[in-house]
Amino acid sequence: MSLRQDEIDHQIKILRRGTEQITPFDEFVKKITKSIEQNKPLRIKLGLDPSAPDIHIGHTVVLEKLRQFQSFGHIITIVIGTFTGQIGDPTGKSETRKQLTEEQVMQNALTYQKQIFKILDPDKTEVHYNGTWLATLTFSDVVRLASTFTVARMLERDDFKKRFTENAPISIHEFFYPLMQGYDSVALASDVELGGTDQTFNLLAGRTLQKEYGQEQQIAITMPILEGLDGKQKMSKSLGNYIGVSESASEIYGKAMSIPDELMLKYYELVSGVDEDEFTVIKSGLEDGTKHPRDAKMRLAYLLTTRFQGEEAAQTAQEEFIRVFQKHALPEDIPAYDVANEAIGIVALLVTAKLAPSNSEARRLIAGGGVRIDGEVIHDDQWQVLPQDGQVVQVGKRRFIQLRVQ
RNA sequence: GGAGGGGUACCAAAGUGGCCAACUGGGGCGGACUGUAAAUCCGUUGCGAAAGCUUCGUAGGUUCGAAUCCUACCCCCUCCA
Repeated sequence: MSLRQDEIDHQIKILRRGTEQITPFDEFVKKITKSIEQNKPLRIKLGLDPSAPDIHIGHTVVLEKLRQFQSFGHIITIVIGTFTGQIGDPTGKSETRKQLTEEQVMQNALTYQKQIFKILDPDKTEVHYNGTWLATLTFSDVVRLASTFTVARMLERDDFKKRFTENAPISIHEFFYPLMQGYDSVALASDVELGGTDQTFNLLAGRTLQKEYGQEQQIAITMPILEGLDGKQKMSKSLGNYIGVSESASEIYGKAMSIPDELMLKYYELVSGVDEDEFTVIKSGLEDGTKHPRDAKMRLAYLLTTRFQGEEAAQTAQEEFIRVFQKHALPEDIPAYDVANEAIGIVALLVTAKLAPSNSEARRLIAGGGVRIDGEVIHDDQWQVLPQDGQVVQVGKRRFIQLRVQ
C-alpha cells in the first residue's frame, strides 16, 4: 500500500470519527482521494447565525471537526448569516427576528470570530458574510432558486413535516431558508458542509442547488446534537442550558459539574478533546464501577475549563469548587459590598445587594432557610443586621457577598 | 372574501360570574440527603411589613362582585374560496 493511500485512510478515519452521518460517504472518499492526489485542499463550509453571538460548547462539536479538517490542510469557510439572520430561523414558532443593524451584525461577527478562533486557526480560515451575495439576487434569481424544490420535497424536512401534519403554521419565507443556505454553498463552491443533525435538510439543499448551478456537489456531514445541562434539550442559549466558551473558568467548571451523570460520556466524546485511549479507560471505569462518577465528572470539568480558559484557570476553578461545594468553605474571592455603618433590615440588605430581586423573594429565601450570615442561618426576616467589616452574607450555595463598612 | 377556533403568570396548560393571586406540569429558586451545582425527596415561585394593591390580549361596559357576561379594537391559528 502506498504512502498516499495511508494518508487517505488516515484522514478518512479521523474525519469520520464522531460524525452522525456523511452523505454520501463514497463521494466523500472520492473527494478526499482527489484532494490528496492533486494536492488541492477541500473547501469546508460552516454557516453561523449572527443573532446570538455567544458560542457555547454545543457549537464546538462541529468546530472541533472543522479543526481536524484544517489540520489536514483543508480550507475552512465560515459563513456568517448576515442576510439569513434577518429573515429569522424557521424553528417552531420563531418570533420574528429583530432586524439587526449593520453595526450589530459586524460586532457580532467579530465576537464570533474571537470565540471561533479559540479552536480554529485564524490564518487558515476564510470568513464570509452571506449578505454579500444574497442581497444582490434579483427576483428572477429567487424564482430560479425556488423552482428547484417542490413543496412536497420541502415538507420532507422534519420540522416542516411535523408542523404541517399538526396544522401548525409554516410561513412561505421559511422555505427560503434552506434555499438561501444552499445558495451559500454555490457562492462558495464548497466541497463539504458541516452541521448538526438538525441541519441535514439544509445541507442537502446545498447539493441540490449546486447541481442546478452545474457545480460539483458538496458532501453533507452531520454531527450529533449535544444536549444541554438539563440533559434533555439541545444546548442553546435561549434555553439557558449552555456552557459558553467565553464564560469564566469557575462558571465552566461548575456548569460542567451540573450535567447529569448519564451525559458525561457523550461530553467526553464530543467536546472534551480526550484521545480515544483515555476515553476508553474512563468509559470502562464507569461501567465496572472502579471509577467514581464524581471524579470522572471533575476530570471532564477540568478538561473543558482548560480548553477554553487555560490550565491555570482550570486548576484554580477546581480548587475553588472543592472548597466551596465539597467542603462548604467560603470561596476565595467574595465580591465586596459597601454598606453604611448602621443597622439595616436583612430583607433590605438582600435586595439592595441584589442577592434577591424583591422583598418578597428575600423573605421567601429566609423562610426557606437559604440565607446565612457568617454561616449562621437567618430565620427571622425582621432581623436587623449591624454590619461588621468582613461579614459574609450568603444566599443559597453559590451567592456570597462580603460586607465592607463605609 | 366567507366560516370557525384562540390570546391566562418564565413556558405549557386548567379555570368559563363569588370558594381565583388563579389547578397542574415544566423551568427557576431554596432546603434535605449525597457522590457534584448528578439523581431523589421536600418547600417555594406577582408586589407589599401588613392591611391591602396590581394581574388572565387592549379599551370600555353590565354587576354588590368578572379571567369568567356584553361591546369595540388589536393579534394569532384552522378550514372553505
